[in-house]
Amino acid sequence: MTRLKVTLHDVANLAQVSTATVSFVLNGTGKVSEATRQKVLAAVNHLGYIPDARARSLKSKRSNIISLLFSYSESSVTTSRYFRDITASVCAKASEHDYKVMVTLLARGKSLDEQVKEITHSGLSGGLIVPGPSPDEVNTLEQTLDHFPTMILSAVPQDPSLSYIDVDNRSGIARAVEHLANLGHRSIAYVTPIKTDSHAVQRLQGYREAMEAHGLGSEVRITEIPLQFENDAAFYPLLNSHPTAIIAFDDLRALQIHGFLTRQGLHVPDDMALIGFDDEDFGLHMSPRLTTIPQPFGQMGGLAVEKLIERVENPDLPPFHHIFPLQITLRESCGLAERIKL
Amino acid sequence: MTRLKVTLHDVANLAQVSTATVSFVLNGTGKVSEATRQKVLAAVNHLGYIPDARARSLKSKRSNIISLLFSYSESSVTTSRYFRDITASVCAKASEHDYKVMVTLLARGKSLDEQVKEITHSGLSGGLIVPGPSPDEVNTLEQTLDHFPTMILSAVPQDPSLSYIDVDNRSGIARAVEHLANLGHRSIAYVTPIKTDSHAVQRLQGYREAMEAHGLGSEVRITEIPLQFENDAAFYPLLNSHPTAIIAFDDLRALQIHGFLTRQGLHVPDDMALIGFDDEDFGLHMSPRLTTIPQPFGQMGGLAVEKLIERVENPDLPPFHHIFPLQITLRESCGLAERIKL
DNA sequence: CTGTTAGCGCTTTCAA
DNA sequence: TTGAAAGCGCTAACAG
Repeated sequence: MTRLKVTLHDVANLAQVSTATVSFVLNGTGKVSEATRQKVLAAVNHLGYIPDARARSLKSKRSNIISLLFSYSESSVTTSRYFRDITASVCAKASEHDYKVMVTLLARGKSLDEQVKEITHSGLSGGLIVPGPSPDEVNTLEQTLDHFPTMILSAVPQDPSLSYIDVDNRSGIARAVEHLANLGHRSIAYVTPIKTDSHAVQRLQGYREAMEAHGLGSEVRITEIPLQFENDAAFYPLLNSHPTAIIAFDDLRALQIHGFLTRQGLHVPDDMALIGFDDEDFGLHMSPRLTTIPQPFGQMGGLAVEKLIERVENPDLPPFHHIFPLQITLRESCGLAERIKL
Repeated sequence: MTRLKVTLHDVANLAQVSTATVSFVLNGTGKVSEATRQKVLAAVNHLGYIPDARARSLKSKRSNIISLLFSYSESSVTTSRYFRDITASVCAKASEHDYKVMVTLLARGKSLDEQVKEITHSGLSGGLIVPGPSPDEVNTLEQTLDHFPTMILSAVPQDPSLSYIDVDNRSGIARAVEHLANLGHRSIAYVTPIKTDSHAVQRLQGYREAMEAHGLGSEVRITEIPLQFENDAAFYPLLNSHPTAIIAFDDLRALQIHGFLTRQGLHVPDDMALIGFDDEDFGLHMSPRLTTIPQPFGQMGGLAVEKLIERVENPDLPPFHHIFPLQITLRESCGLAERIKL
């Protein structure tokens, strides 16, 4: 085990200075002559010294660790893309600011407030990001956090003292309806899973509002399908409502619908325009490629980290709130090319 | 800021014992009478005491944090499923053992050995998991780790002193070829991306070997397609080799091929059997549902954590090596039902 | 500009 | 069975 700890003392000894001086050099605090600075840096370099993060944090009462806590109660969190993009962007942005990220998945055994208390009280983390909490969980957070720097993702808490970043799901669906209406569609159907989390509610609401806004209030067609595909039964009502375009709650649903349409001998986009939501990887590999509403997960994660770090380092900052509007990514499944030729 | 720290001292004071005794109770070390134990536990409970992880680790020279370091150089790491399943299973299993997980994405600015040194020397982490390193990166690890408890995932290092867990990609492809051969196929084509990472090489090799093994050595048909789809050009050679079945390097490629076949008026599985690799979520939502070779990412992550923790807590254990064999998940895209009727 | 020193909160000998 | 006390490695007054 050659891996013995190199400490501040070793560096101080080698550089012939006190530990304080080394600390000053390393942290840029205090005034140190350039000559000593170089001596210290040389020693640090020579010994390959890396400060002990625990001791540093313990003493300074600061922490450059952010906890990322997935409660996993909201289905959107379980989509591959959400978990990957949020986690990756949080880690990347944190690393830019020399912060580390601890990822916690709420274990079945542990309650959210236990988990949060551990994060806020164990001293390791200086900040917390909670992606996709349910309204209940947001309540728990409001009561448990006690001013601990926190950023909530993909949810809007009642308590305005909590910072949050969310997307405007309604605007996404609105863009889809708008685009289809502009292409001349009137019978625009919406397919939603049977569930009532806030995103599903918002998207459904966005659909209704957008249809109204385009004078298509009487054309509203909503089909509920189960989360787990079993057979085509759930899709027949959709077809029976005779839409010319379908907006799906998400890309996975769109893929299912595409399969169903194919089985029915219907071609996308000639017989039916199709639009998804989320911009999953596979949408680009479908035939035709899937028009969809991307969510800016990467931006959300990055912004969350930036704004959180600001608040870790300056707890007096006011809470940060941001809602990203959503845009549509046009591909072939909504029949853009064909319709435009008409 | 009501969030003032409750320390061991506070607990000791309230329980009318020394801090040592409280520590003994909390850690199960030392002998403490049941009466004192209860007194201490009551005080802990009353104050909502949560130990400071930094101080604890600093003093005890132990750490219950595992670092998960994604180098992101191997493409398999970038698939949604890999990142999500490995990360999630690592976090879940770690949490069972009361360990925390720090996730690091190798930043563009930082070299792997810098990053590794920081992880191994900052004292925060007691162990390290590295998913999907390239051969070069494995070399770097071999030289940098210096006995730091580490588990390598999805790669097999030369140095047998490193612990690793991988899958047998060749066995996966072999299962696919075997199954197709049993269904009566002889013209079984393989589609591979143009790249030479070890997984791609292994799968290609597995295809060749399995074809030989079934007396189909002369039927080998390999088509290379670019990672990024541009147009159908790359797929025509595939069709010109007149296969009756296609095995794709991964599910994304299979989805692309499915689209191409559809555009060519060919139906899966009647005109062409199709098998993917990785078991991405969308395979279940395709029509027909995609037969595929799942990788046991969840098991890999869980096993990695368990074996790593053993070695964190007992560094003298020998390195752990494990290769998971791969099985095929049969769905409709390989035409099982139809062929069996024949 | 630099050194001395007192802890951060905890674990763990050692003595009682 | 319990307590006193010595640090783990570091930062940040405070002196000089």
